[in-house]
Amino acid sequence: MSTEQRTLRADARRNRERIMSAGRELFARDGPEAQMDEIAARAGVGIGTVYRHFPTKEALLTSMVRDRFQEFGEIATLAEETVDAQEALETVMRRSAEAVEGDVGFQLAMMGSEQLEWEGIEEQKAVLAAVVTRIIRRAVDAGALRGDFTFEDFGMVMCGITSTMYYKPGGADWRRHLAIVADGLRPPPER
Amino acid sequence: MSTEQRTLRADARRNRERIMSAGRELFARDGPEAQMDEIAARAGVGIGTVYRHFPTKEALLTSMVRDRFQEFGEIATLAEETVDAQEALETVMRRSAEAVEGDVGFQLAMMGSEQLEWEGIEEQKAVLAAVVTRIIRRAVDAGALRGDFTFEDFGMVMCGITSTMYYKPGGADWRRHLAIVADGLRPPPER
DNA sequence: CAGCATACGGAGCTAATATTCCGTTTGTGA
DNA sequence: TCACAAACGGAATATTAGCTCCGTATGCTG
Repeated sequence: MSTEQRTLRADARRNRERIMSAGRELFARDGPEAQMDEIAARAGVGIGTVYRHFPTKEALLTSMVRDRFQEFGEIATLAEETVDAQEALETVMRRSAEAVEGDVGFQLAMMGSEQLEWEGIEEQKAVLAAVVTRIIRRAVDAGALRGDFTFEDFGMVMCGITSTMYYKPGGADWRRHLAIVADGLRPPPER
Repeated sequence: MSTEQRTLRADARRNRERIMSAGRELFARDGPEAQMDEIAARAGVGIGTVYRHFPTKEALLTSMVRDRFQEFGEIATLAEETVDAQEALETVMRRSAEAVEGDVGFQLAMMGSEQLEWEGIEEQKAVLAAVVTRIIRRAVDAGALRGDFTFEDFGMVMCGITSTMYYKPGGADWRRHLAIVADGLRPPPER
């Protein structure tokens, strides 16, 4: 809500970048358990410097999560251009999943995006919701998607697919999970 | 592996029960974050007593998780009696999900049953695997289930459904998730 | 290049929790 | 009822991780 980052000193700007970068790496590897000390060390700065830039650990995490959610919006926007609506939807799901592959932190952020109260993410989520909702409507109208499917359902199944990625039950492959779910999203034959 | 619980003193046996019971309650509410102090307090015993019965927190949690996995096996065994194989499978899924509803600790245990190394659970899981595998085979033979479905897939989709229960993305209902997945488990019409 | 506001570093403070230790209490067999 | 091993209670300890504080260093402006 504030853009008061007037003329940051050169070293400060450089360090901020390094901290974000180190944070991304360690958040990807360790999730929210990532430790501030280690982030500082990897960034090559002192802990005090990390706290100068981000008042709390949560602020640092939120800042990274926001970036990532924005990415989801961009993925969806790009996929919307696909002519076939069903294909567009599957592309959003697959690309989003691929985007968090190997990134434990964002897997958890994606699954728990409601539970944890990331602040300042609303805007990014709203964009995603708008685009995906349009794609869904188009696919339903084309008769390629079950008529009762909603954006909330989209979040729900993405959460499930991500859980396969994170927990790897039985070493399972998320692409298989996606395939099964995708089949379940077709309109029921006749009933 | 050891049955050296020869003649536990009466108060000790009573306390052990109380600790398990308090542990179940708090584990259900708080998950693995449940605190030993609080468990002791709720059980009406000192912390030392808890540690006399369970050498570590993990030992206490494992002991409870083992009980619960056994329950899954019993649910499956019961469901196997259902004549219609497809119905039997859906019953296992639904009943298992219901069994962990409102129990945060077991939701996490179920999703992370591979990741976390609960020791001494193998036996319970083997029973579950055997029963469910039989049900799956029967349903496939009846043409009611996609032919490539395996027990690993079962674990995978259960993990997904449980994630809806735990993370509640957009306030989603796990029964809806189950319904969608169940549709995806049907044999593909023609392809 | 001087002066100073900005920024840095990291030792140490604090809070939260699992776990230990040992003096006290109690069930039980003789 | 006695004696004592078994069990208990909970203060104290150990550890971990987020965060603060303040003395020091350094870009930037004039």
